[in-house]
Formats: sequence, structure tokens, C-alpha cells
Amino acid sequence: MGRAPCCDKEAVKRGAWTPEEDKVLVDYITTHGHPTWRSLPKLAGLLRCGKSCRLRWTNYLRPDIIRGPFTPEEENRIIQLHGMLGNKWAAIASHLPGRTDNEVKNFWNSNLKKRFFCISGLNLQASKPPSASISINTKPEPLSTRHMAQWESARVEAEARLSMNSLLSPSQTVKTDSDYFLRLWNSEVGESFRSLNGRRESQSPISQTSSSTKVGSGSGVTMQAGPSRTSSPIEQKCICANDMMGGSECSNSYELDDSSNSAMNLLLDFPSGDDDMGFLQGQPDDVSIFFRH
DNA sequence: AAGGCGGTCAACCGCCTCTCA
DNA sequence: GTGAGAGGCGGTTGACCGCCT
Repeated sequence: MGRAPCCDKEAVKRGAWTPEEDKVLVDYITTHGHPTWRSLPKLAGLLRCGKSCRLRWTNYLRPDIIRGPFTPEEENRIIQLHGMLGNKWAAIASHLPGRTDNEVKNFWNSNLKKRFFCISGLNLQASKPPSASISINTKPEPLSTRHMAQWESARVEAEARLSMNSLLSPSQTVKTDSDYFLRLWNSEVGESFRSLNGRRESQSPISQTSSSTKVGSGSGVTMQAGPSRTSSPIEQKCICANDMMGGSECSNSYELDDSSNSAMNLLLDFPSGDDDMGFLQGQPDDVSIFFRH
């Protein structure tokens, strides 16, 4: 037994909203609010589905919405938050005042995703669930798998804390483990980890395990790396890392220097547990944003 | 000039979660 | 505890636009 449709699809208008409809919706909401979205179209005299009204309002007509291109700061924030949260567009948008989840999602899909995969030396392969490439695991790597699981666990935990913190006012917000995790994740330490992870992937087809970075997860994108990769149109247009990393060389070699190795050692002994993040205290304080233009 | 092609973005769809009776 | 209703969310679609050949 399926759910009853939210509205009579025959009786409602669909497609682009006209300025007249926008005005009716804005006028009604500014004077009456929206007791329930489902009843709103009828009350306002709109031949629209309630969900359509809500979407139009929240994504376009709301007075606090910022229109216009994303600033570099917003881009960096999106990249950081996506690394932490994955495709949780609403959660990401909640940290970008005036931006909507739809806007962030579109911006990511049409802009940042390409650049992200480009800079990572990874390949985009649409429409295959990640599990397809995960399940062919023939040669387990217990250690790396365990550590990736730890990272994933920490990431999920940080996500939860981030959500909690976002509910607090700035004055109430306290420095939490998630802050340290965020900072670490976006520092060269996290980058080293990601790079090593990328190198492992290029060496063997396993290791997608629990996707430590969660990049592209849930969006029907499978990451693939290594010599077998073919250049997609996206990659052919890729302006590579020089564009984004201040002229540093576009490197797919994933070589680690000594400092990165020690950072890796630190990461691979990443402890679990709520109160055990103190080891991060000594990490460099600057949150290096490595996706700067 | 015109058709093809790719990118962007508003809107839709269907599932999930929350709330309340 | 349970089921229905409502809102929220993420993925997908399709129209539109600009560039290229």
C-alpha cells in the first residue's frame, strides 16, 4: 500500500513559477505565515502543490537568501564541510548564511566536484554505487581498514557534534573534539592521509572500504584511480592543481615527505573514545585551506 | 547562421524522519 | 506502541543558455 500523494497532480500547476505566483506566495506568507504547507496553496489561491510552494519559498523567495556567485570563502567552507559531512546539503547550507541546500548542491555538482576530483587525481565514474567497487576486495588490508574505520567513526561523531553545536548560539559554542577533528582534517596532516589513501587506491583496486573522505559518496559517483583510468571529458578540461594550489605542481604521485610520514604515524594511532582527542592539541593551529585559488 | 553539445539551476520526485493523536 | 500526516532532504530531471563547430 503506497502513500497517498501529497496533492492531486492533475489539479496543480507544475513547472516554472511566474512572477504573479511568486507575488501571491510572498504576500500570503508575509502576512499569514505558513501554518501548514499543504493547506497553503488553497488558502493563498495558488494552483500549486504545497511542497512546491515550500521549495519555492525556501530556495528562492525567502528574504534572507543571498543571490549571486559563491565567494572563495564560501567555496572553502563547502569543501571542508563536504569532506566532513558528505552529501548532507542541508547541514552544509546551515553553515552558510543565506545559502540554500539546493544552491550548495548545485554548486557542488556543477563546479566544486569536478575541481575536487581533478585535484585529487581521481576519476569520476557516474552511476555506480560505491559498493560495486568495494566488494571486490580480495586482499584485505586489516590495518588500513581498521584505521579508515576509525576515521569514519570519528567523522560521523564529529558530524553529530557539529550538528549539536550549530544549535547553540555562538556564545554557547564550546571548543569540541569535532573542532579539532575539523582542523586536523583540513590541515596537512589530513591531506597526507588523503593522499596516502589515494596512493593505496592507485596500487590496488581494494580500499574503498568505508571511504574515509566520503567524497562523492551517496551521489552515485565512484572514485577510481590508477593507471587504468581513462581521461574523461571532465579530466581533459581539468585545469589541474596549479589553478587552485597557488602554482604548486600537479602531483598524482602521492609521495609523502618525512613530516607527512610522522603525521601519518600520528594518524594511524588515532585513538577512539570521547575524551581521547587530546593528542590533537599539539597540532598546527592553522587550518590550511588547500583549495584556495 | 544553425545545430549540437555541455553547463547551470529551478523544480520535481520519492523516501525518510519527526510529530502528534 | 502505532499509524497517519506533514515537513525535510537528497537525487534526478528538464528547460534554458552560451559556446563551439
